[in-house]
Amino acid sequence: MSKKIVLIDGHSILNRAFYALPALTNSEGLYTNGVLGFLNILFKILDEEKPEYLTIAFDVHQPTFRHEMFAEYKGTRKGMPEELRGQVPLLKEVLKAMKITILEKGGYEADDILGTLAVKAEKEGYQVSLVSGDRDLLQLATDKIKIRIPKTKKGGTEIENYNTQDVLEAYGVTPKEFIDLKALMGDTSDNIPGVPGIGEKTAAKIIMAFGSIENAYEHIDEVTPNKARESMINNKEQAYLSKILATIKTDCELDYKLEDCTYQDVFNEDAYNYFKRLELKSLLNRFSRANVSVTKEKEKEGTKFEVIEEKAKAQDILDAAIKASNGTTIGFYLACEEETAVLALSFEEKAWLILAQEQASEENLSLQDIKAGLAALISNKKSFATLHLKEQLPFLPEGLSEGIDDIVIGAYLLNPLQSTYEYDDIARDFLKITLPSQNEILGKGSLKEFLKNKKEESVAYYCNHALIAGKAMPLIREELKQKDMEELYDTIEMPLVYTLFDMEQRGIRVNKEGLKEYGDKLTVGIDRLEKEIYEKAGEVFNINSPKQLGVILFEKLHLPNGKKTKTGYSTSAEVLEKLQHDAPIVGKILEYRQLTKLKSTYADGLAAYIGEDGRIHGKFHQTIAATGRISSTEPNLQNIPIRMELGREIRKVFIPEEGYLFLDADYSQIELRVLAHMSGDERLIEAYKQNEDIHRITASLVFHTPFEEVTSEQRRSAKAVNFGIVYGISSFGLGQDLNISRKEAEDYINRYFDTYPGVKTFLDGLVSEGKTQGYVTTLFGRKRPIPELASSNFMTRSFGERVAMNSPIQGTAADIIKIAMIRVNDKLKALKLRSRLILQIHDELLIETATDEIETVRKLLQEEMQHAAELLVSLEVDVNEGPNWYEAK
DNA sequence: TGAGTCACG
DNA sequence: ACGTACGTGACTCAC
Repeated sequence: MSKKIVLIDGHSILNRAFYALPALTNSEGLYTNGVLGFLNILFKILDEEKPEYLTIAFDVHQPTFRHEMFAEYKGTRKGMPEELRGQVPLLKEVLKAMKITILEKGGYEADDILGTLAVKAEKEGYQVSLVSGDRDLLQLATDKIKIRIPKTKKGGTEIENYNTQDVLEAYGVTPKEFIDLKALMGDTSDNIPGVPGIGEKTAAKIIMAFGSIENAYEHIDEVTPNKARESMINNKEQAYLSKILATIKTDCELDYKLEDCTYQDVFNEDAYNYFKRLELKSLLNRFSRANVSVTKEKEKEGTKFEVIEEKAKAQDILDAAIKASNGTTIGFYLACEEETAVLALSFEEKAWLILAQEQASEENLSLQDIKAGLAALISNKKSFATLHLKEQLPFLPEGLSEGIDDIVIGAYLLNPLQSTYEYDDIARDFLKITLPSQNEILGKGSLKEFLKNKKEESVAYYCNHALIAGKAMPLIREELKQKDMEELYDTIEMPLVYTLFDMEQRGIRVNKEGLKEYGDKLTVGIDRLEKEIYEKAGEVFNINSPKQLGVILFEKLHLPNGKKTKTGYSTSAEVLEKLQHDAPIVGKILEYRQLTKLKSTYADGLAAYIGEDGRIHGKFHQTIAATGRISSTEPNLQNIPIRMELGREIRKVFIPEEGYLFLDADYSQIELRVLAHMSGDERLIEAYKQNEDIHRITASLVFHTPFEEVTSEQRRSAKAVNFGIVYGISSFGLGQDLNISRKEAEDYINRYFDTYPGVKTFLDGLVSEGKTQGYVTTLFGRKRPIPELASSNFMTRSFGERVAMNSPIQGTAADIIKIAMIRVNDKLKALKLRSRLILQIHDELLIETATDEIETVRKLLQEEMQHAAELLVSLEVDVNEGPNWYEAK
């Protein structure tokens, strides 16, 4: 077996990767998509080939040899976008960290270096793999030199491989002839002029016939077609020049030895830290835990972690914490799993892990001891910081609502775009420390298991939580202050933690039998539809598979195919609705879809979450949505059907406890009212003051029609425009929604802006603000960064512009209802009412109300929601009551 | 695991 | 010319 060497064209692969992947930045704002794509391709090749030797060649940004010789052809190489430019040095650094040899030499292009090395390696008996995104290299293919061209296809990277025979088969010419082919046809991206009038087809014909440019000129009379022959005659010099330009050099003077291109220890600690910093999470699992131990990190930080199991010692630590100087932030993290409890405490650069034993004794601690200790500590009014406070509240002493900070909430406000805010994320972002993530520490094992064996890793894991919380909080608070978000944090987000906790604890009661019946009813319909569909289709297939369905509809039944989507036919409701009149099966399918959705997601889905108390305790998340909204999972209680009657019926199974009723309060068009306020547009504000149907008023103004004469069609259009404005209007999107042409949609938008000029000024202002500052802001100071606005890609940038218009509006509405939630919840509790807030659905609150408290609570809700913010237009709230959610809405 | 689809505001 | 509405989460299929 001969030795293998892999040679990679660095720029070309980076370039490919960059354009193949969507924009991706780490939390520092560094673009990383090119680097990630490059590494994916690199690893794929290393996995496949396991070569002994590896090197990556880069162009040096200087006039290159071939291009310098013919300066007149130098020039129009397309400027690299800024997002890519920065990734070149980044990639080189990463490769250096991985101890991979990089080759670059002033005066030579990467092509030439690669060509030289490939030929040299072949002579010395290596098997060569030459990896590039560029087909130019095909001229180097031989039986020993394989050209590999990665293609990013859906579902991963595929690599096309070319040896001599493959080139011949694909292009009909040998690799050597490929040079002549390219010289004849030219290549603008490489500044090869070629022969005018000769394209790919003609060039191929000529080279297949004559083998080379030289030979073609020797038999120039035989060259066909006539046009090509004449052009060749007239451009002879240019043709030969092109050939020189197209030829990759294989004789560069390089002082590199192939033997130097070995690589080893790619997955070392330096590389790990780089990957971690760039947040290339998907690649981290290639590092074995053995190489990157927790202990190393600990030593580096010089932090001592200590395990405490004795009462006396624990008391010492707690006492020391109380005595710590006033400016000290004490970090803590309390975790309980079944009978085991741990409290990690940290201050003054140290951290302790206090362990509660299952069998507490005179000397050992119980969970109660830990709780009591913590309560004493906290009542001493120092500043405390933790992570994921809401998840710890069940175990913390009751009634705390001041003095505890949650760095996760703070970090979210400072950058709401992250997907996670775990201790390692925050350590990286605020303390510049690289820590192993939970996943890396635990691997397959469970935390509990680790804890039982008092593994060093689990000690570090918990202690790091407390340590990071304590150390990061002062920095986070300082940054919040600087960015004018301290009030938002202290008066909205932190109090909301407790409100959401209350809601999760309470849950919502569900009629289990009712839900079962509802599901059974659906099943009957589904079975019936299934039969009908199979019958009309003439065969049994999986209706749930868009792929199989597409084949049936568009191939078997020959329905006019909506040609959309990448992977096949689109079978979305949007497409199917347009086909309803062509075949009865389509309507059945739509109905089937509706029923199966209700069955699987709601009837069956919700049933799985009903607890022993007959209630569903869903989770509310505060750090997910980039706009500041709350999100709901396990189950999602914010997307219970309402638009269609059949789906809406499911709300009948959401019921209050005996002796209670539901009160449901929702804001009327809160986003449009926020828009009226923020834009200050006088006519929009005036429109709201009339307290009439806003869509009708808008239609009346936009279409210059008296209010009473507005048609339902006009109103519908005006409503769609109103929505569109809030989403960040685009004529295409509006056209899609109203099923009208882009031109007509544009006309509507212009009329709208003529009607409400202040809105136009406001939205334009948001976009330019987003561009200059890099973020946009809500009325309450919440910020959303919009990196997309700096993109050179039209589509990405346009998206950024819509986000810039939408986020302050959606976000301000979110701020307002958060304020209302906190006040409603607090007030209900302060008045010692039994009624309780149980759900929030973006602009709606659901309260489980004691029947004798109905009127009190109704007023309270009205009052608190309406006055959560004082805007230039009033906030209107509709309140309804009922014995279940269906009736209350 | 990602794409497609669809439920909500 | 580009090819889309903003924000979420759950389920299913197919790789």
